[in-house]
Amino acid sequence: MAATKTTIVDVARAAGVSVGTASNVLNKPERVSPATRRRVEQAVERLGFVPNGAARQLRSGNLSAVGAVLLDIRNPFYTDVARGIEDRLDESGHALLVGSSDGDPRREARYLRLFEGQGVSGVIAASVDQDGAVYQELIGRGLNVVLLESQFPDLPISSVRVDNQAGARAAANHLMSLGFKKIVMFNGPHQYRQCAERAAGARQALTAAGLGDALTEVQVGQLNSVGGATAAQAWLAGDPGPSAIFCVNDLVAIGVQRELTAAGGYRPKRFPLVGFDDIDVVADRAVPITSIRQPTYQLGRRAAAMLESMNAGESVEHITFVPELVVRASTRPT
Amino acid sequence: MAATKTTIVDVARAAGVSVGTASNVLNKPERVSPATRRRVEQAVERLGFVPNGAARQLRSGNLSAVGAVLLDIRNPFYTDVARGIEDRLDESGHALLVGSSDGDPRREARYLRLFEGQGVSGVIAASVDQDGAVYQELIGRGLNVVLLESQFPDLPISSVRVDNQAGARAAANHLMSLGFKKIVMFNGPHQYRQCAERAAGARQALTAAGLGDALTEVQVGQLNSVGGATAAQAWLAGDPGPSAIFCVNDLVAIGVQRELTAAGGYRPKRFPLVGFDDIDVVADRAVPITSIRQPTYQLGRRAAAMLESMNAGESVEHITFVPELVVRASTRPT
DNA sequence: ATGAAAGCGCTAACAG
DNA sequence: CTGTTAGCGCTTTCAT
Repeated sequence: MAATKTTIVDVARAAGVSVGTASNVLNKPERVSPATRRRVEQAVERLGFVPNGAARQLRSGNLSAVGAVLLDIRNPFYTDVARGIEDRLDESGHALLVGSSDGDPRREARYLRLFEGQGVSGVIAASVDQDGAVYQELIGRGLNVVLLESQFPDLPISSVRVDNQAGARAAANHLMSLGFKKIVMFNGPHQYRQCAERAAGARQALTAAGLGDALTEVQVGQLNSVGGATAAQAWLAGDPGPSAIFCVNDLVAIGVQRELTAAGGYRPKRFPLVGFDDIDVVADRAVPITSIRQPTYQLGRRAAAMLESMNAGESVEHITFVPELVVRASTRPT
Repeated sequence: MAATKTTIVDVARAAGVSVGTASNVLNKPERVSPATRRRVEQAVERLGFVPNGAARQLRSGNLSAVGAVLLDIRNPFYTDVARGIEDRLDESGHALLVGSSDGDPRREARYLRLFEGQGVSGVIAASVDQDGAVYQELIGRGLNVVLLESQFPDLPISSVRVDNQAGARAAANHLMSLGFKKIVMFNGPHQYRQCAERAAGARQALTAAGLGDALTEVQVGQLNSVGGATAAQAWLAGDPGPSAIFCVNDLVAIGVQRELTAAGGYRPKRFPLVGFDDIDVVADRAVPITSIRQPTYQLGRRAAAMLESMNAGESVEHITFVPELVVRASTRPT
């Protein structure tokens, strides 16, 4: 049924030139005389020729696409990062392959493998892998990798990240400035680098203030609003008094706030609340949530940019952005 | 520097078998004796061999990935759809390539071309193309396509969508039930099918109620909260009285509500507000927004599932989901 | 400026 | 069950 695929051979024949020439008008038009070029272009147009990327790639070595493994594409934070990557890639004609690992190292590895096999020209990954063995292999095979929000100290892999500890310290200090001497942190498992680092940052601030170990962690299952709400519900059952709350990310913070509201009206004075990421929606809630702002979109752009410069032979580098506290009503006692 | 890529030839040699056999243990293990299989598998492991997808694809004809062109991956609606697609694809070992057209038909076409060239096994697209010429070509060349939220009546292309007119009618009827005889609709350009259809639906309801043409459209630039807020600001400058407001999507509704709130306190009684899509966050705002719920995730899953069944030779079909009104405080006068 | 020819790494016949 | 071989469609020397 379907028309046999038009190949460059058909185009060449239709234009009365050799395939080499046809290929040249596609890739190095300046080497072809205007007249022939025109003829070939018309043939391309008329036949609806679309070059077969696989063949091109097989011959020339790499795909004009990069792969990204993110934690959860439904989290606005990652969507924004993805958009930053995509926009930067777009400028150089690369496409983006995405996969969500959902925090599962095996899913992460599967995507990496798929991407590699597909011949992507590079990979950007928010890794949840423990030892980075997979990445060691990848770079061993010559693939360019940029780590996002993650890092393997002993591996020569460039990374783009935010200083989680600094952000968490800012959050904790802010909470202490409100007069609280203890902090409850809704946090995910410490296998996630962000979770571990943000907890560590909060601890540092507490310790520096001479408050020893005044950080209590409440485990959340999923790092989203449902996870936050569920954890908050259980926590509230223990009838805690007024508490300063720090959430590992804004989605969790939203869930916690939602639950607190449901349980009888949320008041900043009783439960000052700080999130992390500063995603759009937190600014715009009934009680807007104080958060730690990351240059999300830039994170993506820079990661993509680094990947490109690696192809140009740059050396390994680590970019760390410094996040910023954005104070809102959730920590302004009324 | 980097180790020369390991190919199947290396593996075959290391295992002391022919490439054909090596290929077979990768693709049709049952045809190989357990002993040889083992030897080959060990070689694969030891050498860190990752099959070159391009070569495989070139030879076997298609890539185990599908491409999706969406309007804007930052819109939670599309993220959810994407997740539905991804999850379904995942079940059959396919990956997902995404691109955001941003409503630009040329960007849309560029992505399609890229995907096709890459040899994807199918395409899912939320098209903003006017005549569908690109798609005609695509299917002419034998590529499987499923349209999302769009349709070209004269082209034999399967689609998955929601009945926008029905949804808009429900919204308008609901607004009228509150006693309003005119509706202000914050809408995007009618080139977007959703925009045109949702406006048409609202008009139908108004007309059916004998209210003639009581729909006023306020143009929004971008179909997101910034677009909504900006348009609302200009609109408010005209000092409109109490108005029933219908927004083409929830993001716009959020922006409008935000602006109304900023301009002196938003009151449902004065400005009853209905959005569309029922994205997560609308339920959870200071004044939760009434919306039209779409089976978002399912939309994606079904689209992906249809693509697979097309490969199995199914015929063209159109799936239309019926959306559902979800009433919240933004239309409950206080 | 153009053509001819050699593969890129793999799978799919086809032999044996 | 295993080996041999012929390409998939393209880019790239190398001639001309």
